[in-house]
Amino acid sequence: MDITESNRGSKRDAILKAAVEVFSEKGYYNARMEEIAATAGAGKGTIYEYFDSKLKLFQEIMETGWNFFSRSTHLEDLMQKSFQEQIELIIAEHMRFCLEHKKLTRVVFIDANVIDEELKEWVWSIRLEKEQLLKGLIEQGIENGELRVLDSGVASKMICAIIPYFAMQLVLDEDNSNPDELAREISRNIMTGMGKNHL
Amino acid sequence: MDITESNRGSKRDAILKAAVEVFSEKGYYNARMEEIAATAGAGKGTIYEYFDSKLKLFQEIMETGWNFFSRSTHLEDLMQKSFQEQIELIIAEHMRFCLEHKKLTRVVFIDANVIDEELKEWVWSIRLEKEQLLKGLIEQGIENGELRVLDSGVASKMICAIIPYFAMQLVLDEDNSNPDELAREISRNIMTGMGKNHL
Amino acid sequence: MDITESNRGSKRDAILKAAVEVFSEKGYYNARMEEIAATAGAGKGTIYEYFDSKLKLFQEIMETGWNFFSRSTHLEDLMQKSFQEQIELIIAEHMRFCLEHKKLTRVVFIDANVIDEELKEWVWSIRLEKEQLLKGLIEQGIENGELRVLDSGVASKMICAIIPYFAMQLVLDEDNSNPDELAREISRNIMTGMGKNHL
Amino acid sequence: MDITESNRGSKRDAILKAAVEVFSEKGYYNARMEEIAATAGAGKGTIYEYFDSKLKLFQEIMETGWNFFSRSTHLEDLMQKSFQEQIELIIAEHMRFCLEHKKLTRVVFIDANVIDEELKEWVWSIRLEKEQLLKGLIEQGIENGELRVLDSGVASKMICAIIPYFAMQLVLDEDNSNPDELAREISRNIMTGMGKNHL
DNA sequence: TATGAATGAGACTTCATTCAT
DNA sequence: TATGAATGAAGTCTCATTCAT
Repeated sequence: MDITESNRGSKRDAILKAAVEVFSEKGYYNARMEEIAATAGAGKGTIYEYFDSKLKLFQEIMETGWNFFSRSTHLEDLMQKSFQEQIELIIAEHMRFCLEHKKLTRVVFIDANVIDEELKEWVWSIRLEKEQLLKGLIEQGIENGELRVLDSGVASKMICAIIPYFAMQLVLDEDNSNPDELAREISRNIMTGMGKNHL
Repeated sequence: MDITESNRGSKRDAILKAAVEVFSEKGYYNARMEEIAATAGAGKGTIYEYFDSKLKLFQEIMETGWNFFSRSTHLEDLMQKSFQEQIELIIAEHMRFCLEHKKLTRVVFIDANVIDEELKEWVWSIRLEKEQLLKGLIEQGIENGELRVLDSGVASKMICAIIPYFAMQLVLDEDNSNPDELAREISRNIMTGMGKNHL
Repeated sequence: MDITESNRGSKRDAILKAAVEVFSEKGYYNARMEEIAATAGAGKGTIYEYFDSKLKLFQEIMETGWNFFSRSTHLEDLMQKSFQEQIELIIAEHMRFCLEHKKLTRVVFIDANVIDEELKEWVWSIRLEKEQLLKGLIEQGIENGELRVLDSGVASKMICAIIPYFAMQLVLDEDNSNPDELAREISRNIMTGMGKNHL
Repeated sequence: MDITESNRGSKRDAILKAAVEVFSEKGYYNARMEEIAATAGAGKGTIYEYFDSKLKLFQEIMETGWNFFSRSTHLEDLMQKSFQEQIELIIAEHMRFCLEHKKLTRVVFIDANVIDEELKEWVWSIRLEKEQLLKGLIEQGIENGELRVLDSGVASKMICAIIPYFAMQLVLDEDNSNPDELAREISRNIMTGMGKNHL
């Protein structure tokens, strides 16, 4: 009746927000559509005006989430920098972004593998994409002479493994390091290695 | 009296095996007790002779699995070796073990976070234990002068992130590298770093 | 908008009515939720919109029933009367009420003891309440000089035993006496005793 | 193997005893065959060597119980006595008997109505028998001139209502009166009535 | 005779989804 | 567009009973 909440799509957004809230709290299977509706201040039926099913709602969140994460790394900023700077930037921005969107992060990273086949494959494809991006940067670094000659596939996977691991710990409050310092320490380890005296 | 395969506990084992099968295929929530029973060649009720509930059955698998994984790293073998050898051994053994128990690996690593609070905390405690073990090895390496002075907490987490990531890829047939070569490449990257010419 | 029978709570009432029907026919343990639902013209799940569980549904019927029975005895009407009139009125009203609600009576009196501990204690407390009420009336009668001096506890229990026994027989069609005549005969026996010539 | 427990039917008796124990504690529907077996110190399967089913086992207990109760009233002792003495004796013996067999009493009186149709009818027939017996005694008393002229059907039912009510209270420890005094008080009320000054 | 591992019918309950309003 | 009462498929779990030993 009011004109206040008649923003286009406001209800849809409220539902998405509520879904992130509930999914992150309960996980996909323990999340109840009714609770999402209640959290969104909507009726149970209303969700189905905007989303075909629970799974579709979840998928939309996942996709939105991954796009967010992707966009959080501003590729254009990377071009001019050294590999170490690139990697540090990617890590730091990822950490910061996850901290700003803790709940979304939990949903995206915890439930990603557990749902259905379709979703699982899609998640893997995204993961592969990330690996490819990093692989490209690494190969560029090797060409530049900044990196030594190594297996870029293995190297990119190592980095792809490390980033979400620390992100999860930050998000789950298991680790309250400063993201920037963390990113510096990690990228230093990646570049320099842990060993002493190699020449 | 016979020497048939009706040894004591054979049914229980069959159920556990079937459960690993089904859980790894479908995930915890999509696994149906009836399918587990059928896979085990048992009746629905038989499962409940040995396990109180679906969750308890799952927990037993998880614990068995983690214990397997833990025992797969033979600490006594590590003592006499250099850090690089230690880390390479840990990684290689972990990879080999996961490959030998692909389905169990999937269950343990994929569904670990999705179940109930109790289980989640237990999984985190195991994870922490692993980090502590590695942290200890790293600090020992620093004292030895084999490793440079670095934040052992961050370093151990990096390694703890890398190991299961590659294990999952091997297990999911996304990567069919040779585990030993993989372990060597990874441990070299960890020790030497990716960068060139640091002295 | 219509004046159909879809009044608020109509479904709930239908379920309660169906539950009385089925419980009285089959008893608590042999009553199946599905049959109650079908009898109510509702889906299986609908019952759970209104009642948490089978037991809760049963408890609600029991409580409603006992309250009915309690209210069936109009205490205000008793005050001005002699004890014999009081007792006759109580019995007669109880009988009439049970005959009007045969199925509810069966549920309340037959299944009362068989369910869970909580319910059992509650039923006993109601029973005790009845005994107390009658004990009060009896003691009043003794003070009035209408009754002889006797153990009011024993006397009240005797009456509390008699009432439901006859009620059950009426309700189960084992006895088709007229309730009012029955009440008169019973109360006469109670007052006068069965013996001859005591003075 | 031993000769000790090879008494004929000892196992059967143990099962019956255990069944009374468990039925009286849990009620028919909450009693588990497994618990009965365990209580009897027998295997689950052994029960079925002696009883066709849970229901049959229960029925046997009921019948045994009722026969006990019936035999507990020694009719031959009644013949020579006055009605008041007869009724007092019946009540007192019933009370004493119930107190001696508390568990059996609980089974017989609490669960009697709640099982299946067959059993229910049988129980009602027993009840009717009791009523007939008392009716006979009453009519004899009327003929003797010991009792006033009254509806012997109603009178016998009143007594049949009173006896088990007090028995239950004694057995459930709700009332710890002395059975003999209780019987005297009850029979006096029955004979003399509660009212004063009738001549 | 005695056993208890195995069974599976059947019960309760959940919850995503529909649809009349 | 928004709702929430109603639904019923589907899941977990129980427990009397069977049967090979």
